[in-house]
Amino acid sequence: MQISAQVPDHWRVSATPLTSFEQTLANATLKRVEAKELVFAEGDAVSHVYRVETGAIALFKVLVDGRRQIVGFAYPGDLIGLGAEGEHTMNAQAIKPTRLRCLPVSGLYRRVVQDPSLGLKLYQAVARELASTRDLMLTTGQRTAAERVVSFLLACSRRNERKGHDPAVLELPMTRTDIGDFLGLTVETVSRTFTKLRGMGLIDLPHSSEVKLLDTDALKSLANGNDQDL
Amino acid sequence: MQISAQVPDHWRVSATPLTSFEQTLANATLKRVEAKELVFAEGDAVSHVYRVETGAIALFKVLVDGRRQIVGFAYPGDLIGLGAEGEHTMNAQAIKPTRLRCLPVSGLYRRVVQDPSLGLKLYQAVARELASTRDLMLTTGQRTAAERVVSFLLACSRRNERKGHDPAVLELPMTRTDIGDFLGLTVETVSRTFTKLRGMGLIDLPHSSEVKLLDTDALKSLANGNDQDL
DNA sequence: CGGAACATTGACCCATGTCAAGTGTCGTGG
DNA sequence: CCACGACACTTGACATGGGTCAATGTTCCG
Repeated sequence: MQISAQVPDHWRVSATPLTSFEQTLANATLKRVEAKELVFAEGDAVSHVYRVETGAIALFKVLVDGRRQIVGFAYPGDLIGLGAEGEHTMNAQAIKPTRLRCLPVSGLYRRVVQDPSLGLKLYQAVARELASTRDLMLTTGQRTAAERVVSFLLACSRRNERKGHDPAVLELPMTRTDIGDFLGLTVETVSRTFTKLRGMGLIDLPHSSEVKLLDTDALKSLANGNDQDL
Repeated sequence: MQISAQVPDHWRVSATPLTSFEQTLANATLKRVEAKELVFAEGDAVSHVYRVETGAIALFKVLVDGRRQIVGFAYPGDLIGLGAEGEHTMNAQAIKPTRLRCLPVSGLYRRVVQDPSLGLKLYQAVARELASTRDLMLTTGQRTAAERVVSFLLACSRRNERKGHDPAVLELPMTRTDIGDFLGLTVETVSRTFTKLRGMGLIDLPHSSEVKLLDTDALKSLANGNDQDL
């Protein structure tokens, strides 16, 4: 479980300076994973919680016939693996070369007993994550293909803004298929929608993994509705 | 935010006998709401957390043009309103006459500071809720109409089983429109799917709000995939 | 340079949405 | 107790957004 692909910075555990939890994370062992490598899979025993240092991770569930739903992306600063008890309930796969800090869960639970405020932080973190997931449900359940893609782009833009990057220039580390599996669309529909948005002069596509937002206001009105935090 | 429309009983706060939290809930004031009445709305200040005593509640988000996504139903024993900080991020509406216990959030937070294990319980509760929501995302994002409806019925059946009721006889307190808004389908599609399932001899519909599961195995294979807890 | 993986584009089709009648069913008031 | 009105549900006819299948283009890495 990821702590927040799309959530304001102010509540993040990592935003709190130098709690013992923070120090533990900073000292935790570093792990490297290659693109496409799994960090953990559904059914695996939960041994660690991870914080993404560099790279990006896709979190997803699959049906027996292979249909896949990505439930979130984790970027540097995000925690993954929290929330599961005993066994992981989803898969975490790197979408580019990634470095992770590894925190054994046994230590985490020991720490929670000592420090009540950490329990509250974990609670708040998961609650935020839940809010994001519900926003995504509103998107995949009710919006049209174009609205979904635009909502996704605007959410990426907001993420950039929070991180102090240019909100008009997006670097998308995931493939079109990943975006489709996130939004409940096929690759082809995602691709066609990008092409259409470019044709309308709303975005530019210098490379397939780079999107420039040319008319944010028009995009916002296209996304329609309370598109909150994707 | 509801603590668990579709989650095993064993982890529920209410399953723990007589914590101080439990006692507080038992003494909390009782509130009655009529069918269709809102318990709280998106944007409202969070004043209380509620536990459903009788009846049923729908939790939903809406787009500006009225499209609605129900993100969960809360039944007796479930908590709603948890997780939000400051303002509610969704609407809670009774779908039948309902009684609720009201717990002021100020008291809740006071209690968490005193009792570290309560913080952990809240964390676990929200984490389970998150797992359910992600299962629902897998359903609305990837499954066909028939698979969605069958997944929904099987989830209701499991809920009955957990509560010690007949898992083959479902009482559905919500309308077809509600089911559609939950599964990302229209009323018509939900209705047609029920009719088709009856035609296949898989279910019976004595009343529109009562469903009998006649061939659970066939239904399970129809739902296809890890349909976990809806 | 060559090949694998990803992306785009086109043609076609079908599952589901939309629109429009009906048909219960329930609660209220006469 | 019945009649009426309001809703909910069902069903049919039709339209269409997005899925499927297939071909081609592009990028990048070995």
